[in-house]
Amino acid sequence: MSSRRAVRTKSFVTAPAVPEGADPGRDDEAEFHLADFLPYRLSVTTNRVSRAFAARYSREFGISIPEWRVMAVLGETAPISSNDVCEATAMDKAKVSRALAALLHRGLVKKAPHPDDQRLLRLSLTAKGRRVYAAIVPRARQLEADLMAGLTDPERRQLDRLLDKLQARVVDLEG
Amino acid sequence: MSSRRAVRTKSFVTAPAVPEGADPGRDDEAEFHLADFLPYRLSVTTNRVSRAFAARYSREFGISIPEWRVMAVLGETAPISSNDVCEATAMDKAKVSRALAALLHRGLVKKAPHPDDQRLLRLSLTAKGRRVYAAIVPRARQLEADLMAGLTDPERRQLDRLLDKLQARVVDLEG
DNA sequence: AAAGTATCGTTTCAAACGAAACGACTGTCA
DNA sequence: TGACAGTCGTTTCGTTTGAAACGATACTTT
Repeated sequence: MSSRRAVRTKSFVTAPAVPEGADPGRDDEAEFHLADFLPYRLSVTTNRVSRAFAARYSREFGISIPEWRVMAVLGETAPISSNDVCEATAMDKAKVSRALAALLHRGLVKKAPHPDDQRLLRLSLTAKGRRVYAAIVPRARQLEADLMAGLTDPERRQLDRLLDKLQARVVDLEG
Repeated sequence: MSSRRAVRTKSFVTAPAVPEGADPGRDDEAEFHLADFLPYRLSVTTNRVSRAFAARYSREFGISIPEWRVMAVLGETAPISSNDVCEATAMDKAKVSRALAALLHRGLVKKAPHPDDQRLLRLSLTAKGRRVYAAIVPRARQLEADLMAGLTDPERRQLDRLLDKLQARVVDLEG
């Protein structure tokens, strides 16, 4: 349950076993190990997942993750406003605006003014966008399945639950 | 187990219940819900955690997360090279170099040339750096505890295990 | 109806990022 | 020894990021 770092690639061993400032006599405080620190582990794992997925989306569909997220929500529900997209994708409005600009440019998404409120957009996928969406969804599911391949079904449900709980806590922490 | 999004703040309801292109007759493919997509959920939760922690570190210690990571490993083990810091923090060398520049500037870290290999640095915390480190570590532990407050002990161990498994899978996926 | 306030989506700006180029140094091999 | 390839850490370059400013539209209050 202590040091998680087992592998040591090559690299000169410049370090003694004990930190400089440590006092070997008194061991009152347990040492801190970044490798066991949950926020760190969460961040490293997640960033690797994101990079791996981004690389696939980019290579196979020429699309970024923000763009994919926008298409995903427009595939679920349309037409909706940019603000709705923000909520559904957990991205800020600048990011959404930029993703939309790219998708509009590529003809995957169309926008129209909202008849009752000229501030709002009515965003939806084009026919072409729906075709691309139909191609990406199964691929995304496949990648997710690959990622989860090492987990049993109960483990997946558990992971889901744990993320929910963390999510709930962090909302508090933010405030 | 379906739609995770329960709250709907205000926002005009511009959307019909069913996507534009859907064919209500044939329901052969299950709909895709971004909110249930694990990579998405992982990313959103983790980014929130990171932002919350970054805000605390910044406010309370005037330090960024990359800087905190560097200090954390130098507090564990010193002196080590910049490359070793890269490995231990999972950051690329440019990021480490910039974090080090800031820490050196603030006098929290010192660097010396390695006697046997002039390419390497011997990095370690200064006395001041050790004092700051000693102050941050308990705070970081506290924040971690706050984050995990909703989880039981077995749940924490489980989360740890699940992250390990994901980590192992994604290393494959990257290659 | 005029003035003041709030919301929507875009754009601007400075900071942070990763990839790649780079100079400095080391090890290898002829 | 001298060329060559490899490694280390910094810097440069173009991109991406979020915060804030912005113009446009809608709502509220008098």
